[in-house]
Amino acid sequence: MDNEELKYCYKYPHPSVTTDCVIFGFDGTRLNVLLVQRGVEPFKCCWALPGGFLRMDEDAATGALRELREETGLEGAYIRQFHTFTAPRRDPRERVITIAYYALVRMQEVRGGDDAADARWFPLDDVPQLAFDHDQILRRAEKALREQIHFEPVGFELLPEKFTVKQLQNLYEAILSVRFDRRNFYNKMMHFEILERTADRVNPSNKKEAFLFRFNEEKYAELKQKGFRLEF
Amino acid sequence: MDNEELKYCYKYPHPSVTTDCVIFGFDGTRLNVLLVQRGVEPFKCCWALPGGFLRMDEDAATGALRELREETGLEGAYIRQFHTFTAPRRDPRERVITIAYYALVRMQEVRGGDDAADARWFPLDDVPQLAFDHDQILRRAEKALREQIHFEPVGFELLPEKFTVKQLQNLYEAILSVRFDRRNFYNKMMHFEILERTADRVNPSNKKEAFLFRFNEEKYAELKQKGFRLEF
DNA sequence: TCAAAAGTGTTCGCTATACACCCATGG
DNA sequence: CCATGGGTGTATAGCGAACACTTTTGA
Repeated sequence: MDNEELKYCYKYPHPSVTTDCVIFGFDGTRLNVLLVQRGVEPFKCCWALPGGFLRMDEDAATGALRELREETGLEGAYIRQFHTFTAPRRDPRERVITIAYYALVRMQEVRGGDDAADARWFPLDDVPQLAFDHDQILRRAEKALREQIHFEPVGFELLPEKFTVKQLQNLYEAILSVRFDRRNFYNKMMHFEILERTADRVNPSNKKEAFLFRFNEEKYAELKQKGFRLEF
Repeated sequence: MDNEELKYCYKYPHPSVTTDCVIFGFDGTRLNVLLVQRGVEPFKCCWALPGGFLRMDEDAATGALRELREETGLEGAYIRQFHTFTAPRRDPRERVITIAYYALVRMQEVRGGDDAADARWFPLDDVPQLAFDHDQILRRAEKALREQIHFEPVGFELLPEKFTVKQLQNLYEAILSVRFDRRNFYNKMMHFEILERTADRVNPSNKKEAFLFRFNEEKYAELKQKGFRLEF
């Protein structure tokens, strides 16, 4: 390395700081995660979470959103910081601290997610070997999402604007790894009154047409005010 | 500053990384937090959360435990990472990233917590002005603790080994800012069977003697296995 | 006309809540 | 003997899990 280039000097050693992003998407049945293939050593050609170094003038959330935009073309997606990874030797080159976020995006709106050579969606139960400690980061992101969904209706970030109750149920089942009775789930959602029925219908399989619903944020905010919690 | 001392050089600027610790204690009625008075500028004499720079050979949890030990003398207390603070100008001197933990300790066991000149317990609703963005860190720690207590029986870390049901109720009420019916809380706890009654009794006020209980971890682990969750 | 999926309603058991009651203790 | 707080029991309402029934559509 060229010594001329090492112009940032400190009295004590400083770690590098990166933001990595676990980007979740939902295909109607399963949860997916967007991975990129590394082009350089170490772990060259290995799949990894998108991420990069934090710039000195941006906070971590801004950095995560920047990474997300670069990878998916999406602006202002829902992101949430869930853990910071600090094991001293997690990167073989140097000490790296990684502030990890997860992002909830609509797969349909992601550009280049499946045609770009270096980025691909993987179902959560079929993820390849990952670089560094990214498998741990991914598992922890799943756990954090599972816990968050007990307090906030984040699932809607993963669905298109209009969706069927069946799709919503599939999503909750995928995140929580449980099964609900179709009719009880339907009734419960109707009872909450946080879904707004649109005039549109859709025919997902070739059977009876299903109504499309929209998430009613105002109604939810109102209920939340009164101490309501979305439980599962 | 002496240039000779600046021997750690990098191609790109690196932030400093610290771990700060929100140390919670419970006095039987209210939640308290342990603060230290700063001896140096900036914010000299201001109260602040204990913390310090992360060493290059330790991970963040180890660093937080080290800070905790230095401040309270406690070994192996319960700690949990809850957020990393990254605003570019949160420290006026240089860019500092702070990985924040909260710790749950028994106030009785803390050495130097109230006689040391530079460290003191403050009730959560009577905290003085804090240095840097430590008020935000504190508020966020409270929120994280509130949410965690829905999933794990962390409250017991704050109580002495033996405690009355009344004390346990006070703790839950303090953390969640709610009121429970005394008798329902008692029945519910007895029904869970995660409290083990000891032979000892105590006379907190000068009225009837109350049984002392102990948290039964085995029983809890067993119930948790079966999908049980401690709800409030 | 049959299978599959959507939408609606009903029953039953559990649990959270509200609250009554007795006991022990100190003043 | 009375006020205060601890320990136990009970009734009721509401919610969740299980499940029956009807409707719509494509093959």
